[in-house]
Amino acid sequence: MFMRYRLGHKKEIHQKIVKDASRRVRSEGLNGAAVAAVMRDTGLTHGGFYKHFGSKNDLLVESLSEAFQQIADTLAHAAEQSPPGEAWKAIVKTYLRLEMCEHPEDGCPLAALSPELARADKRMKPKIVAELVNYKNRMMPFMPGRRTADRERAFFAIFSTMIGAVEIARMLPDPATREKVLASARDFLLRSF
Amino acid sequence: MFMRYRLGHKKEIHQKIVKDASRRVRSEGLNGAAVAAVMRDTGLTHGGFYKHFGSKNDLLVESLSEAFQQIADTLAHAAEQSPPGEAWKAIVKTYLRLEMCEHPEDGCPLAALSPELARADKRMKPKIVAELVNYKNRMMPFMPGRRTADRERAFFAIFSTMIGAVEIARMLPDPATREKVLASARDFLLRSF
DNA sequence: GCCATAGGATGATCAACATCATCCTATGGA
DNA sequence: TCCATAGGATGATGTTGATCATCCTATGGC
Repeated sequence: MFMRYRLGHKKEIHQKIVKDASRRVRSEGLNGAAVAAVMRDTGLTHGGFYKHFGSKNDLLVESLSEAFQQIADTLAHAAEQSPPGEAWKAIVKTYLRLEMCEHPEDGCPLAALSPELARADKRMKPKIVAELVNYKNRMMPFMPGRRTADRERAFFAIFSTMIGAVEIARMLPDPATREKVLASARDFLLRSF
Repeated sequence: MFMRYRLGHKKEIHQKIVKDASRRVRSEGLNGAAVAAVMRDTGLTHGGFYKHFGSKNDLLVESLSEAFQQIADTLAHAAEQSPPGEAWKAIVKTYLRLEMCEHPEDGCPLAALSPELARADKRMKPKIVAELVNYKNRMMPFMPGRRTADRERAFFAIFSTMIGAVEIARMLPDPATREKVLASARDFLLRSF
């Protein structure tokens, strides 16, 4: 069999496109990830795109999945550094760092895209919901509360607050004000459970 | 002086376009409010648009202002029905009603658009921030806490939670699940201040 | 060194939009 | 009744972006 590139090369490129799209989608929004722009990020031209993806939607779905996995990893890692009862606090502190707020491209897709995801195409909706459920399931073990139902309520309350806080902060022009919003949410959450 | 229409007619149309755009922007997102679509909502065709607005951006700014004013009115009204110390509770209950969650076009522009607003054009940014500040100032008197700084922290914490909860709920496909998210946030807030 | 081909580049097509020039018409005042 | 005109309609233009057909070329195996 003939092959111009070594085995796995195509998969690597595919993954690089997904990663670049994942960052772009978070920093620029769902329609910020134009095919040509993403391909340029990757160092290619727009034409080759359909050698890697069946449609732009496929890329979108994959890039969202990538984003969810990334912060879930980050947060789980932080949680695992802490004693079991304190894991949720590590998550709150990590999520609400000014650094994370300043870099949506590395942050949580929910804080960057929730309303757009809520309005997403019927096609994408089930995949998005699946990602969200998976995210929740990965965070649940770290949430405070004895019974599962308690931890689920805690997940919704804590993540609602964190997402809203980051979004409000990101609308504000000055880092000091942004930090004030993040601190309000942090203090509120840390003294409420 | 000649005039084909009675005085004030143009202003009425202008306002109707703004109101239609305001609903469309909240339900479909910032680029959901295409000029032709908004004009169709209003019962006109796209061509006349520039007789009413200098640019699409002008419409966007006005429609956001309209949206902020609308929920601020709704929430202030609810707050004023309650005894002073309880006003913030009325706001929480009003904001987190399933009804409001199901109808983004009548809801809070922050819950519908925050991330898009954060990424908005430099041109619009100052106006958006001004609207946000004004919104906060209108809500501040109802917030719990003795000192101004306390009420400001309460505003950030409460609105962060409410915005995030509505956004998460709106991503979910089933009303019962949505209500569970809203209830989690409601219970959390009502027992936390 | 040769060549078949996978991966990528170029350029075309089609659709959605914003913007604007131009045309049309119903109406308020004489 | 008549007409000047404000408000609205039609249609053109330019741009951006998705998708795809076609062409190009560097390379791994011989």
